[in-house]
Amino acid sequence: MAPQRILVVDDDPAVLRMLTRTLGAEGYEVDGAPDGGAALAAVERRAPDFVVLDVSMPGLDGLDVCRRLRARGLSVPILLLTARDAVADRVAGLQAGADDYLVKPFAVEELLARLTAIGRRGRSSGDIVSAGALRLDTASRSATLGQLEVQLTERESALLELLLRHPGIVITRERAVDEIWGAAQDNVVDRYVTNLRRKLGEPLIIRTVRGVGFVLEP
Amino acid sequence: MAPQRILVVDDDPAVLRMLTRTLGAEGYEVDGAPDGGAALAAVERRAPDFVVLDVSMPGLDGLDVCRRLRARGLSVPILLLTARDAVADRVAGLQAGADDYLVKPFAVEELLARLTAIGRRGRSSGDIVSAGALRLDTASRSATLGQLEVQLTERESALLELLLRHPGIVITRERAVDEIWGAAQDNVVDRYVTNLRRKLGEPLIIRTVRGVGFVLEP
DNA sequence: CCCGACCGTGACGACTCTCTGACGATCACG
DNA sequence: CGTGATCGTCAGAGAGTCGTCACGGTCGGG
Repeated sequence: MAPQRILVVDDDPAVLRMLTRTLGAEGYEVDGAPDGGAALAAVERRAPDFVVLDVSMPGLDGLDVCRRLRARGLSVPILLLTARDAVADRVAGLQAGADDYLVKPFAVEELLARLTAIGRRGRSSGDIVSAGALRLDTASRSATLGQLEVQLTERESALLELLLRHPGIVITRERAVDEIWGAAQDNVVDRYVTNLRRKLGEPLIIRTVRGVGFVLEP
Repeated sequence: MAPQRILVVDDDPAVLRMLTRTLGAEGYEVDGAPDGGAALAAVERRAPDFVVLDVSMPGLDGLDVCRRLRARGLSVPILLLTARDAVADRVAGLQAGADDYLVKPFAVEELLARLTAIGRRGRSSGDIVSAGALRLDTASRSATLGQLEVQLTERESALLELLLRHPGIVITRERAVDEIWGAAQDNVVDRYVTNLRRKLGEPLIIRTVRGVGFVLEP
């Protein structure tokens, strides 16, 4: 499978460097951002599979970033790092839309364990991904669009899931091939976009971005 | 009608939050409790119409809570959530006085279905499982489908029960073999799915999920 | 308005996975 | 011991899915 992409956000360069190196060694593809503004931009641009987010930062803090991401409808799993071990913080974090939190200082193993945990939770209880009238059950590979229920094949389901998990964000052919096919000509993506458009009909809007890829219109 | 009141007990805040939100959206009036002690207190204070109870919790676990409630003469319907799908657990749960059980992870639809089911029938043996027009009596191994009554063999009955208890959820061959056969090649499952489809005919929809397993369509 | 680049889709052969008839082993029962 | 039901396995036919190709249509820059 293609490596999971992860965005690490921390204003302390030493921490950022350490996390980048450690997670990289674990096989993640890591981006870093030094503050909240950069984090928001990086999520848009790179569409990561996870965000690891320091709570206390100058400017936009972790909670702000969290809220803004959720406000944009992005459901990427977020792990908060907090230096304060207050219940209030934890509650605030979860209310802001984070999936889990971790108190600094922490052992690297613990971070890794949390990441796989929220990754799994996202996949198993969040087996159902949805946007607007469209719901996709990735386990049974069936999509429901209003009344209509449609069975999808494995690849169709995977591609639709990828689009659904990043609504409004352009998915390049390269990335789709990486994550779903591993290796193939990139016009397979066109092939399967066609399949989805045909099976799901008019209401599903997968817009073509010429020369780049495809976006699911929210 | 006044809204049904429901008490959800789980030590995982994420699960608790998710269930509270989901059930709330379905029109239930939801209370939450993070552990067994709080659960007992909440039942006394709020007199809920249902209790949804996680089995594994620190301190008083779900089975303990179950037994204590029954010991106090409270007959509120209890739905157990268990992470383990062992027959032993199920038996222990039902003996402790639960009305039904649900294996994590589960689809929200399934939870809702169970709630209305146990609400309708009150406390009962749990020997009769049903979905739609299909009823299965696991004791006599006879399935009733509308008018038609069919005798099933032991394995057929076990497989149908497994599917019926998880409608809409994909049962992998591996899981079915684990729970029913213990050890066998996993195409036995295919064999018995064929048998069920033939005996029960058209109205029973067991859909194949290619490369994965089978789902009972609700 | 023209042209080249890019996109959309029918067709196809290769491949994988599923379905089901047949069979021998095992068991319960008289 | 004979009989009939049920069991698990096998293997071949059949159905579904895959990735690629090729060609016509569409788009946008100049």
